[in-house]
Amino acid sequence: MGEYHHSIDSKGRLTIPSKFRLGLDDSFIITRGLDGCLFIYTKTTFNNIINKYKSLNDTKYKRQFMRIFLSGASTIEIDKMGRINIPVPLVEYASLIKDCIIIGVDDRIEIWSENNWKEFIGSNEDKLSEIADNLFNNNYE
Amino acid sequence: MGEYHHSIDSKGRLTIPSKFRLGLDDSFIITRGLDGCLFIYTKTTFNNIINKYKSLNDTKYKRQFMRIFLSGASTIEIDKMGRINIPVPLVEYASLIKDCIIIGVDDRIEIWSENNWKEFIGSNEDKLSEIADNLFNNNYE
DNA sequence: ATGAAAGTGGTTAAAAGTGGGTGATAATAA
DNA sequence: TTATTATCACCCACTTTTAACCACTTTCAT
Repeated sequence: MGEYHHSIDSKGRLTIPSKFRLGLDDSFIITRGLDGCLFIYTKTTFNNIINKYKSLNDTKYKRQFMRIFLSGASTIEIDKMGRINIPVPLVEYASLIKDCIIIGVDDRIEIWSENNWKEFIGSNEDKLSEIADNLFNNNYE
Repeated sequence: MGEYHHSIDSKGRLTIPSKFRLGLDDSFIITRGLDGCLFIYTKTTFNNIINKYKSLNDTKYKRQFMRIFLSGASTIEIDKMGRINIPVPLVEYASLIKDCIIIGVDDRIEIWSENNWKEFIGSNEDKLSEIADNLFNNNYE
């Protein structure tokens, strides 16, 4: 939990907030996330997700999903300075230029470009109570 | 796992990302894949797939699959620079000209032309969460 | 205010990727 | 057979990317 503002440098290096480093091993998984952000999972959590999908029947949907999900996933390690090197395709996917937002959500960490984050917050803030209502009514869109 | 952008040269040579080389023997199988890409499997994995399909009853489906899969299959080796030589018919099948995308998906590597990949991503990325929902609802097309 | 921890920026050496040349081998044509 | 061409493996040179250091600044807690 928590929201941190860090900056990614020209080489794609981004510092993971020290608070988050405690809960991570030295090696973990980064993937394309939803809504224009990136997800970071521990290997264990990631494997649980993958295994869930793998157990489904072979279909076109499964193949497409696995392709997108896995092509966007990489194992990364943290350096001595507490930074990770984000693969170029993911930097581009999430439009990371300089200012990034790093947040803890449930069992993952999310990385946002400042612009995408502002946009997301801006367009959803007003609807927060509405979203909460929908959630608790199991009234998913 | 992961997405890499490499280029195939005028001699049909394509560098396999070094991360993928670790998981491959010096000799493996390349074949026509689905959705306009090429698949690379280890020999072991390839044989497992073939055996699985051989054991099925003869259907139109099986015949088509076996035909596509086997007719395009070649054993290839990696050179000292980490490159493979892709057979001409497969280069043509996958429309490989210059810029290629190489992705790791489960137990295989996929090779895409940049155009085919962009098209695939462009038409499916937005649907990622929808696809995921469908998977879990067993609501296949 | 001060020391320690956290975060940022740059340098450098090694690794990975690209493009081209050469010479052996095989295939084709005269 | 001999000459011509094509193919492929191998080698070398160059560029780009990655990874490992190091130094500096900022933040935070006491």
